Amino acid sequence: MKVVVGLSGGVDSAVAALRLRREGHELQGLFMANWAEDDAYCTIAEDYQDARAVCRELDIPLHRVDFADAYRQRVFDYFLTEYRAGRTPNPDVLCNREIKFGVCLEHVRRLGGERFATGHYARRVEGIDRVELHKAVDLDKDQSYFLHALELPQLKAALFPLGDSRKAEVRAEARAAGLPVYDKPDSTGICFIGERPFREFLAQYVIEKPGPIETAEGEHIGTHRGLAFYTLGQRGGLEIGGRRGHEEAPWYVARKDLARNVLIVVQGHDHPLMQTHWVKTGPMHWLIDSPAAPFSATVKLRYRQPDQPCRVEPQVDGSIELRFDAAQRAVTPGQFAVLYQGTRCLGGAVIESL
RNA sequence: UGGGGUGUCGCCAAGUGGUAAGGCAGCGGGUUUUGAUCCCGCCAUUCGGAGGUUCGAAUCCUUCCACCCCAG
Repeated sequence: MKVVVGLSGGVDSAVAALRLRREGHELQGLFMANWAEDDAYCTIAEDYQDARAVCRELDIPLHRVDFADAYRQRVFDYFLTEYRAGRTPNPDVLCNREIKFGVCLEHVRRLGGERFATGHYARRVEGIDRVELHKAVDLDKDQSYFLHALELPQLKAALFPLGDSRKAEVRAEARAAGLPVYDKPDSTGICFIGERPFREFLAQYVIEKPGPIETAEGEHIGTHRGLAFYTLGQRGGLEIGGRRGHEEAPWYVARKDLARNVLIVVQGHDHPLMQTHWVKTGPMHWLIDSPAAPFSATVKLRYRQPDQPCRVEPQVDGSIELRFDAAQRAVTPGQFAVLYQGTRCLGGAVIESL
């Protein structure tokens, strides 16, 4: 089979390529440069060199493509719009749908590829009537959350060679095969933007708009830089020290009052004002036939959250409502609610309100 | 200016003669392909200043300074 593998310069995609090579596929590598900036945090240059080294080792060709414009238009603009609206987006969900399995997949087709493989930890399962998205075997690394927004044709074209493996095995395999990136640290941070100080990064694009920080009772307790720079449930960065008459517990962001430009904070990690038992979403993206009746499932309200049992109630407008037995802490509009039944991902939707 | 009170890390705050708790904030690191959360580590040779008593003081004495009350 003609397969194109997306190579990031990291271990995971390198091992994905290694496995496909061993399986005898007609393989080509593809390196995406999706962020056009060359500062101290930008590792594209060295990542590309690493990808090249891997391809040399595997003896496969490597193409390099630049999707910086598309990334900016289809992911980054959304990212900024959401933040400016006081929400907390997850750009990597869009990056997968719009870039990796969007414009990049189109490019793969132009290269003659039948399948596009990546180093994601997730499983693509051929079901009876359609392709299914499942969690990775290594639940600690599972990235199905980030892939839930794919359309079925996109998923159909995907290949996730690492879905059945554990991270430790992948590293060991890279080492055994002599891949030069075998001990390269895992990367984190926003896809393609990297591990830079987040608040400062955002401040380059979002205008600061200071305002008061208040307690739930309306006591003025500090000053914020702009509601966009905080997210619900956040502790760090509030710069609220000890206060006479208050307990010795840290403060957390509980609400954003957009109308008054006030950040409302509460004390204690599990303060009731941060708890909710239900969530309403935007339009639901189903990976199954859209159900009409309520049903039980589990959901992740943010990446890496343990599965939360819930009742799913489909709405006539295409959104869903979720009800929980256990209170959910700091549910955040802009993040995605992704549904599962067992290992299977049912789809997801953006969280609108609580 | 009289009378009273208080001054300990950026903030809150223990400690009243035996050689500076703790919390918050902050900083650094870990976890993490979002943002958070979480975990670990660091963070006052010094107690408003200056003298004095004492083997030894943040703790006692003297004095000065600052702030806060009540008088006015």
